[in-house]
Amino acid sequence: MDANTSRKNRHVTIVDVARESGVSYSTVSRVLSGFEFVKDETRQRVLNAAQRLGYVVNIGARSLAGGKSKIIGVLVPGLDNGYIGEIARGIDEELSRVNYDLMVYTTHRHQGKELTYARAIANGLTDGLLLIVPLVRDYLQAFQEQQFPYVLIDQGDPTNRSHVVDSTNWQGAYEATKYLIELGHQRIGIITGLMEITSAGERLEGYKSALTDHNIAFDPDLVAIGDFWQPSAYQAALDLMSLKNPPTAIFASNDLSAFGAMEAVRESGLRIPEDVSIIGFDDVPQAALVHPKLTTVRQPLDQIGRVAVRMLLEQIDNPGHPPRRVTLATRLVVRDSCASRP
Amino acid sequence: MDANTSRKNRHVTIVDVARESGVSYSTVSRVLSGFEFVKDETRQRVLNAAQRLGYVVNIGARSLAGGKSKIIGVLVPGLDNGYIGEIARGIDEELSRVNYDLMVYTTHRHQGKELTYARAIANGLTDGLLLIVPLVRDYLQAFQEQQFPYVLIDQGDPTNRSHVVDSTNWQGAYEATKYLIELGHQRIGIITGLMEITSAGERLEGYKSALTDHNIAFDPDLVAIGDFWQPSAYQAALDLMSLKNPPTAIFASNDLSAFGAMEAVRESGLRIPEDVSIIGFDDVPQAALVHPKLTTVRQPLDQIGRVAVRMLLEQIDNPGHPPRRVTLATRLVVRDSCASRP
DNA sequence: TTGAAAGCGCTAACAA
DNA sequence: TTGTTAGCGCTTTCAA
Repeated sequence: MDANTSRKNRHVTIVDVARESGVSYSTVSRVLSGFEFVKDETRQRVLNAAQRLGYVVNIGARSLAGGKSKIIGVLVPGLDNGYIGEIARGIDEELSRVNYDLMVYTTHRHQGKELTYARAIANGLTDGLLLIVPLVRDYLQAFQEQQFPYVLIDQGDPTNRSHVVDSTNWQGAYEATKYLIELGHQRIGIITGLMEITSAGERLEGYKSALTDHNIAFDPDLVAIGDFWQPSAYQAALDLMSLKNPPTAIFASNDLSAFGAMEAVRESGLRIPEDVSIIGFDDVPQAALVHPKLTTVRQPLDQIGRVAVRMLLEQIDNPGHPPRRVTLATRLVVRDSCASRP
Repeated sequence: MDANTSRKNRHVTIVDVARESGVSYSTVSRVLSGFEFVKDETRQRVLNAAQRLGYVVNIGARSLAGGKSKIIGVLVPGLDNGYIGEIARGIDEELSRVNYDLMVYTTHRHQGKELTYARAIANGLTDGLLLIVPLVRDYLQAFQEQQFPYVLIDQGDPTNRSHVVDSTNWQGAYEATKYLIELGHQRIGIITGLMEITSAGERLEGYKSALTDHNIAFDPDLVAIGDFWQPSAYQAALDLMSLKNPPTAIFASNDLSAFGAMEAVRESGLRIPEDVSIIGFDDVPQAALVHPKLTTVRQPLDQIGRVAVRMLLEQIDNPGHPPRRVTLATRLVVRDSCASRP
């Protein structure tokens, strides 16, 4: 930092690089944005100068001028849970392979916020958007009309006009329920997820089908509405356990809910799995840490993130790509939270 | 979306708002950026028009033109761990109170990346930077010269020229060790954190001081180097347990390390806490979920995040603010992973 | 209190 | 293969 660079709050721009390397600044732009038809020697000269000067592109200017910002946005409910963390890891890994940066918008499940963000994000700064279990989907039509690239993660689009990545929710729930049935359980409760999210419905359906296929009558009393968060699941489980004829097993629609259910069951003075079996969905890192270790349906969370990124980049590179839906396989992970019917 | 707005990929700009409200676009800019001296009626007219048109500011353009982007950047090693998640929650909550957005840069502890990011971030897009346990700190001087606002989280600055938020690392480690000593332990091992991070050193020192103050000779053999991650802690604990005279208690420099140690101890065929006591640091959400529940030193992680944001905004609003260091109190949380000496 | 106009740094035609 | 130039949308003097 000599006297020259420390003068005022200015940055090194392509103009500086141009001067330093003795070419026009549009040539610099070309080199820096990877344009092919530049003489090798020129390219080298520019690159060296940029290096020497510590040039860094100004993303705002680039995207203003119509270039790619190399930033993608992620709309998430919040950062403080293992589910998002794992997906984020996948996103992040894939993104860093292609030199993209990440803008995170946390909605805290606030609908107005989601909408505002969706608009703001689509307006300039980001090249595309990853929407993790969004609630509102009204803005999708606008995205489609603008050909703005986006991918839905773990949330369906009723109109089938969106690229979406999810996993076999119905199937996973079916297997979880079947597993409990095979352990001899007949009264199996379910704590649903937030019903605005398609996966919650799919899991509920999988549960129902498994019961039906095994000649167990579906009992609406055994359905407790949750929202994918621990506190409501805690309450839901409490409700379930206070039934005149309580369940001997509970299928929680995600692991966080399973943790809430475990708490509630224990507070009811019952043991897991001896008195009540509990099974979750997701297989977040904590699932293997709780006691007893949670039996759950594994979603390949990081892979979901990775696939979503790939689908997004595909759209960015090739606008107007027809919508695809990729559904990854879930798999039952048996640990210690389920046992044969007492 | 009528024919008008759906024509091409264009956005609503201040020019549109100006036309709609019948004023010049500089007036619109004034209203939108909260300039005081605008006739109330004009302001209202502009606001209505903006509302009606669904105007959203283009951040790239704004920051290019010299305004604030209302984006702050966070440099983190990774997203997939409870420690970061909790801090992020605090950051996020505080930020949304003031309508700032968040750009996340994950370095994966890759030094080159950290440096590149730091430069790029400081170059335009963000109004300030939060650095969570950064490794490299060479770029800080440049930030200082440019008066670019930043706050270090859980990492010190030897030159004392940075704003930093951390917690009482020395003290926390001291108390943890003292607690183990009071349980009767004499051979207490420590798994350190990544020594490039100041908190790791401070915790090691706290541990040493507690030993000395209680007349226990410090034994270098009982110091196993870790890096704040579970795998290396697992190995470190294995090393510790294979000593000719192994420790009866282990102080892990963070919870993740404690989890690794638990694994190792169990694989050595020993029980926790009956045979070996383990204590952690941080109190991440998982700490209460593992079995046995982890006794640990609680850092107010979300508060650290919140305070850091406030310090950053302070600098943004008031450049040249003299560096402050805020150290928040830790507190011992006794759970089930420690017991009296066997 | 408002308008006109000069850039901010960059990309992408268009020329040469 | 390279240079010239017209904006992108916005903030901020400077005038009125």
